[in-house]
Amino acid sequence: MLVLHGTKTSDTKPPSAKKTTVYFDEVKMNRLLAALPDAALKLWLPKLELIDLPLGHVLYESSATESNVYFPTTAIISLLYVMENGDSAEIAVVGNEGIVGIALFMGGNSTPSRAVVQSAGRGFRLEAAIMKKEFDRAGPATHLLLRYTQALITQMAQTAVCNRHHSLDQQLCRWLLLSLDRLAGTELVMTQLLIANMLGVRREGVTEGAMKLQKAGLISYSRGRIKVLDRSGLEKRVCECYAVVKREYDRLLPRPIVESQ
Amino acid sequence: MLVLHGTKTSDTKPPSAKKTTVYFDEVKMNRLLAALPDAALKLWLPKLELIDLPLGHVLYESSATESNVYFPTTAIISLLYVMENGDSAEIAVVGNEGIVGIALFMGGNSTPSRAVVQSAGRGFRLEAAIMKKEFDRAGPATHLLLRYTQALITQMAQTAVCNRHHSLDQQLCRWLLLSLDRLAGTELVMTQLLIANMLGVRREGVTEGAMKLQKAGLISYSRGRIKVLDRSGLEKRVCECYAVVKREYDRLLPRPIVESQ
DNA sequence: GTACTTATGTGCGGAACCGTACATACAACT
DNA sequence: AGTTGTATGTACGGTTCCGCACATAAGTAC
Repeated sequence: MLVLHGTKTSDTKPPSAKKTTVYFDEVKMNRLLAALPDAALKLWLPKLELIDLPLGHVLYESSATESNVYFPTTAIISLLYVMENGDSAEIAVVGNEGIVGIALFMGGNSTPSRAVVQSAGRGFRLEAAIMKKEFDRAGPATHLLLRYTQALITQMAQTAVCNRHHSLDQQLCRWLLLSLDRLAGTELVMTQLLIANMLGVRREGVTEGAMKLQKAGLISYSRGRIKVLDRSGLEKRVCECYAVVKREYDRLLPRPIVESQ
Repeated sequence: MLVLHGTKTSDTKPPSAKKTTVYFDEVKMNRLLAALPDAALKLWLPKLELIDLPLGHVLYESSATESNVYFPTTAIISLLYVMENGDSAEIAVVGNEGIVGIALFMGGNSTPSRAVVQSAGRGFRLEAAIMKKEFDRAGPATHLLLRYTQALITQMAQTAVCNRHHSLDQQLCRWLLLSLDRLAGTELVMTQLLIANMLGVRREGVTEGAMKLQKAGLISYSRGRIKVLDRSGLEKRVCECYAVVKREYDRLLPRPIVESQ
């Protein structure tokens, strides 16, 4: 049985909210918010709360209704299913390209999965009612959110395929690259035990996989800090699943804001 | 390498269309169509083409844009991903509770997966443009389709989890029950090779799993015909994934039309 | 009835991963 | 410096599933 580190902290340490008016630049760091039509953004801006998202913090509990959605900026959120016996598996990962809480506009209000902060950072919290109002307008924001949802669907589907057919080593590469795509730098703060929980495998398996990558000079790590040294090396080892997902995200979503802006 | 039987026939044998006006009862056999508001149904009715869906027929090819959506009535459609090396895995299954072609209203127009007839039967074809027009109205039909999409998402997510953690035997039970839920009777026309392709496992593995179930008196089969003798017996052996998916479908979708109606 | 095709059954060596147990190493605190 | 807790490394037997090879059986075509 696997126990997720940090689950406990979620109850005791609610993320702190900050005033939002000064954070316009940070708003633009989330690609969905950045692509929002001006009219919608103007309505949302005063309601967007920038919050810290510490590692392990649980945003959504399985099958529980939440009244907020989240737009990560620097944090990465993992959607994972926890089984009756405690085993877990990651369904998808959400970073600054997306939104956590699609069930709140899809109409179901909850899902059987849990949303946990996989990589600490920040994000914006927004009342679901406000988001839903804009969504129901059937305008550009609606289409944006639906296209994002389709990209997310592809990620989930490809996770199913990858779980079926590919080796732990390949899945580890996929996981590293998906995380890397959602981070500013090349360093992940992430123990092998946490990675094992996400992938739904033994911790020892991750150790062995990570050692191979380290010996090949692609990564280096020590006690929960993983540095990616050779990204293209990872891309050579990864299964096709990574590229399939990436291609769909690129096809369906607005391009990220470039550095110079 | 696995090759899907029937893939060939899809090119050579387009399904035949029939006049629709006399098929009102059949329209009601699809739960989404049945739950459609009268106003929308009135618009769609003259455009719904009832077609035969023979085993193996390919409705959607991976990443290709199709201009129709499909509402199965007695057929079952399998959404599956075919890998570069020919291996395949089922992502989800769609029966009379759903629609094939969600990408056409989600905004992406295509997905990296293929839609294949897993169990021969009938269904309605509708031009995507007509469906899209109603969807964009942001009315009851929209909510219906979005809730269905969320149910489908749950099925995909649970498939990923099941692929990760559960035994071939359990997955076989899950697959049989999912199919059974979408069929009128208790007999599936389905070879073990086809099941293996759906589950993404060896054919021999399905043979062994099916033999166990037969010896336990839960099913009987011969040359592509599987009769389920003891449904509750299957439910005792299946993993939690089946119940999770079923619960979400029941929660999110309108109740099926009962026999007496 | 015979030949052919398709579906199912069986056996075997090997690979990947699991569960468990334990060893080592680094870091923080006292 | 020593203690403690957490992260990582190693080892080993067991299970599941794979790839392959081949046998049997049930339909189909001639």
